[in-house]
Amino acid sequence: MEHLGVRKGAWTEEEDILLTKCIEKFGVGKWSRVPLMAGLRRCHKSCRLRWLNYLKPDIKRGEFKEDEVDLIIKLHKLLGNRWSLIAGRLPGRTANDVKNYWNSHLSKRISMQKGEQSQIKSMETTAIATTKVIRPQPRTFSPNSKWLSGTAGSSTIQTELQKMPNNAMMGSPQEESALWWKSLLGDGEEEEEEEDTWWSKSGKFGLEVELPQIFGVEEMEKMEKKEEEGLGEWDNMLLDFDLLSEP
DNA sequence: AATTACTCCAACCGCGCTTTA
DNA sequence: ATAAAGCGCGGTTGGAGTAAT
Repeated sequence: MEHLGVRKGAWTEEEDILLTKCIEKFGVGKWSRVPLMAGLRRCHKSCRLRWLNYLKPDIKRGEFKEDEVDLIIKLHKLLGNRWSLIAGRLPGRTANDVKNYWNSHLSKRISMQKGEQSQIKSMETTAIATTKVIRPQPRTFSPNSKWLSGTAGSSTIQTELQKMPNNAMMGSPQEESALWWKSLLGDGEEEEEEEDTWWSKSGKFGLEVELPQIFGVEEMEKMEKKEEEGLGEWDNMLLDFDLLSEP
């Protein structure tokens, strides 16, 4: 394809139509075949990006609302530059949108606020721990994943959890993944299971928690709606954890 | 009115992880 | 077991639009 001259730069309306029709006909996936099937002189990466960031039907356009901005700030505080995860909590917003919005609108605002805070902090005598950014790991584990080295068989979090006995995290070869789960769920040292933690018969993991009142009703409703739409288990856990971690 | 500086966002690029052959 | 292909992510850039001079 390269010798035919792969187009770069802004997409034309005609290209958008071709790509949209192709996706409508064949569905999403197999991006490497999309340029050929759509009749586009674009690389598959460019096609994927155009679809995910612009053409996908459920993408929300226009200004970020106040509650969306609040959520971005809170999640960024917890997750750092994990734009796709943050965007996953904002229905209709893409990771690119969130990233751009952060870089152009929020990063300055936040750094200014941090400046003010550090002025206040310098006047205080008590040391306050810096925010610990949670580094999430992949929601699925392939058999060869570094989190499951030496583990055979099914690869989803859920099935990995099913393998784990009620209370104890077993030693090798699952030790590494177990350690990770522990580090996520607690400080990794406390052996006692949290009262609110439960293991269902199906092996599903859950945290029954009283959600702190840091979100408004509107946000909570949105999250519940999103939940119904079928969020990944990781996303749900992450949010629970976010909320728990919030002071 | 012309030029320069700045902002913002769509798109590109490289990297790392996963999947497939 | 390994190499190649596929995929997704985050950082960065180019350029169009706007504000300032």
